[in-house]
Amino acid sequence: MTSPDQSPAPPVLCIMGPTAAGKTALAIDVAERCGGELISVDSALVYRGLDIGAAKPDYPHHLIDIRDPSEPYSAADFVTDAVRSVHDIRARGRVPIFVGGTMLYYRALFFGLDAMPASDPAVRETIEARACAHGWPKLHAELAQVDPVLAAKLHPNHSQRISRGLEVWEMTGKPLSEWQTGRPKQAISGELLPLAICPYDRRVLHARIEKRFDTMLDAGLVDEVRRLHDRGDLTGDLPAVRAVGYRQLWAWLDHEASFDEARERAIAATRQLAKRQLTWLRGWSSVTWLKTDQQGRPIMVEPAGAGLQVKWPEMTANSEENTSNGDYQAVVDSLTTWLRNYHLGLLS
RNA sequence: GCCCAGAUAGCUCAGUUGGUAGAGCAGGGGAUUGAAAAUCCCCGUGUCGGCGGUUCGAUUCCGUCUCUGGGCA
Repeated sequence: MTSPDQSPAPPVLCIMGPTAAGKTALAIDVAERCGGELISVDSALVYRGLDIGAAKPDYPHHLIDIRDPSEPYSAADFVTDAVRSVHDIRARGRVPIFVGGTMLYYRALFFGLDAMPASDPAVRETIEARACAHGWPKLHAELAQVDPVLAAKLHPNHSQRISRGLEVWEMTGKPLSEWQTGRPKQAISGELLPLAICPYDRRVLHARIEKRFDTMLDAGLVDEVRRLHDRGDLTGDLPAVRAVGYRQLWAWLDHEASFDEARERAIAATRQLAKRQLTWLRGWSSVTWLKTDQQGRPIMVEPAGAGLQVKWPEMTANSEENTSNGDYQAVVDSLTTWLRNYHLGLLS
């Protein structure tokens, strides 16, 4: 919460929300009005070549296109990059704004990560091979021998986290649970202001998701996936290829599903992603929610009076039919004012 | 018009030798410390197409009707 130097660092707006909720448009509008620079919080946008399917924005963002799809990226990499980006943006006298939907990255930002060794592909491979031979419950039992605290928290089928637990033990001889202090430091100086944008009705989100995927197909998503597929060096177990939409179309290119099946599965996977994002968000009590209507216009803020000084329109049939986007502008204006007030308050 | 096969959960289907039914997917909820758009856990009552009949009891057997495939005309 305090910066390394003497003057307190200004707060940073974090625009969160499930996929297809309208985060990017809002972020761009706010950035344009307050001299902001956007920092992407998105595990898929880091990859070059994942454009249409990842809804890569045209507007400049930091931490986009910084990895080849063959290269892994991690939450820890993100924290390092984010800290540097915030520092650079502030040095330019500009306002950093986080925007994106990778909630683990936000978690790492808000609550910090404990010092711990990075993953090792070779170690991971040997663990994977053992799991193939004996099954994950066997490895879970092994983990219980060396790290009972972690094992107790994991289901015997939880492949990925059992793997990580064994990996840390094998690399360091110290249980992962002992690396966790329970009190890591927030990496960013200055208060982080979490704002989540989301349609008030889940069905509206689902409709947006389906429509957006078809728009992606029209925009040439198949060619984009085929380009990655045809490289020949990318495999289905890479994070980039497991991304929603890419994974399902990849299966179609491998003749493991029909095109219609791939499309249905991609849309369903996107809905499921949105659901998981919302589960993260619900768990964070300090989040200010910006609920939107079918047209993506703001209709309410929760909790009321959360710092956004906006005259919210009444939730009536009448206001829903109002086609002007004045309400939206009011939100952008007040978010800008919100940020500015925080800055002035802290600077004075 | 005739013959055959179907009709069961939002979808695809299994099943009940007659005692009112369960999988996968979808959907919902949750977990989440270097793969996170990942990975994992929990959640299954629905006039068993309609109407009659047989039966103590029918989603199951019989009849009939409707609808959907397919075949023959």
